[in-house]
Amino acid sequence: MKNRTNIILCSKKAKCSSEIIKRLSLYLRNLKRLEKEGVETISSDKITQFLNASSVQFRKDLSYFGGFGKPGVGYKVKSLLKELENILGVNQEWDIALVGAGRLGGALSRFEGFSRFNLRIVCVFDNDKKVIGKKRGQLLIQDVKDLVKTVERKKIRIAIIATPMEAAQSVCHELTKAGVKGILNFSPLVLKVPNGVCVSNVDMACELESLIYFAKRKR
Amino acid sequence: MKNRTNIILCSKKAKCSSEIIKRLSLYLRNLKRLEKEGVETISSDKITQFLNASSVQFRKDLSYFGGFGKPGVGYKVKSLLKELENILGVNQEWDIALVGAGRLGGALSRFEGFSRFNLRIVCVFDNDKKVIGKKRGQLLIQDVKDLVKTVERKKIRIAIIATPMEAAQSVCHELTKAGVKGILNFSPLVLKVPNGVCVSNVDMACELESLIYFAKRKR
DNA sequence: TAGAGTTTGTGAAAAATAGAACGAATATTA
DNA sequence: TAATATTCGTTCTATTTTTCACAAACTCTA
Repeated sequence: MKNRTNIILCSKKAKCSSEIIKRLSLYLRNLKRLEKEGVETISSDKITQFLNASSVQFRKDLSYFGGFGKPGVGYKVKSLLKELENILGVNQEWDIALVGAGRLGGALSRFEGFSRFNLRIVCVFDNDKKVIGKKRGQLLIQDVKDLVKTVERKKIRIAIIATPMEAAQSVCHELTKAGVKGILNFSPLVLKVPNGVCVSNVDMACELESLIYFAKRKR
Repeated sequence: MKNRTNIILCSKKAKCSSEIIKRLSLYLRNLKRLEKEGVETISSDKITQFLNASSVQFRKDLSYFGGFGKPGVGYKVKSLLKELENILGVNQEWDIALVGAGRLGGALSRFEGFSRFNLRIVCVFDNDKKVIGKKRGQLLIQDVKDLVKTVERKKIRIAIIATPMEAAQSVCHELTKAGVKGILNFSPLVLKVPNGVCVSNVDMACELESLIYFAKRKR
């Protein structure tokens, strides 16, 4: 379930997991908030106060990429923010392709939250003749047959798969063929991808059903 | 990041984590598919072939709740399916509360996927005077001030937080005060909850940003 | 019924992840 | 300047999770 395969080289140590990267993203968001509030310096203790991560974890996560803090002082909010943006690569805009304009896809394409993180859904695909050609927000829903062509032309590297389980693998294949390097997979299927492609799985059904389980047995 | 706090008693062993429960949900979905296809018996090897879990993990996960398989044979699809439905509690209807009627909240309340899991959004809350009193689908958007009262009265155990980050923790506090035991959290904040409450985080921005990181350095 | 071939369930080992402890670096105060 | 208080970065330790390995249970065939 957990993605133990996404192990890559960092600057100092041998490898770092995708869990660390996700936490970096979380830290980044909090730094942005702090910057807005005018905070200039922050300690690992303070910044993790509202996160579930410990201050040790924070320092350790950062240490994979270098020492950004000063003992006795903490971290400069602005410069750490820039460092994290660089590490994550979020200081540039990224275009995303969305495949699947069904219920979930619809919810996602209407969710403008992405733009806050420099992410922009620039095209939507489906295989259902009934929805192809219709508008989904600002975007025209395109035939999934044009996927490779469009994704190649727009040089899209990141895609979201929000199709039914059955279609997921073939869509995934098309996407990677077109040069996509990162896939956010909402289907419960485990996608087979060529080397160099990274898949992140979000399975809402699993999340919901696990909640039910816990809700059931507590009084 | 990972939820190590949600440890609960199982039938046989001392404790089992929420990761296990999520995998059970995954297994359940695949069993349903197999049942549809007319498959009567399945081995742990075969069922995990297309999942992100090993056959050992499958057997061990199940073993927390009992031995459902037969050596030399495998598992009866139909009966294991029933067992899992029972364990997870998905064979009954569950009412859920949605907090946050903004963009994401709006998309979620329109997302009919929930009903597939016997989940029904029965009330929507917001703190914005401009939307309170308006309709969101079939439901009237209520003032978040009435949250505790309503959730208590309706005996709601599961809630979705789709508020901005700033409001998430206080909403979470109110929800748990009112008796909610499971929270699906769409805000990037990691929520602090009392013992016995389970939080599932869906942070798409986080997932996407980690993808960017990996996509960035592959050519 | 005997023997070969599967497949389960689980204790033990390995790997991954998180947490504690502490020296070293910096700031502050008297 | 010296003493004290912070806070980082890292090593060492503990915990959790996953994988390995194998006995026991079962089927099937002759």
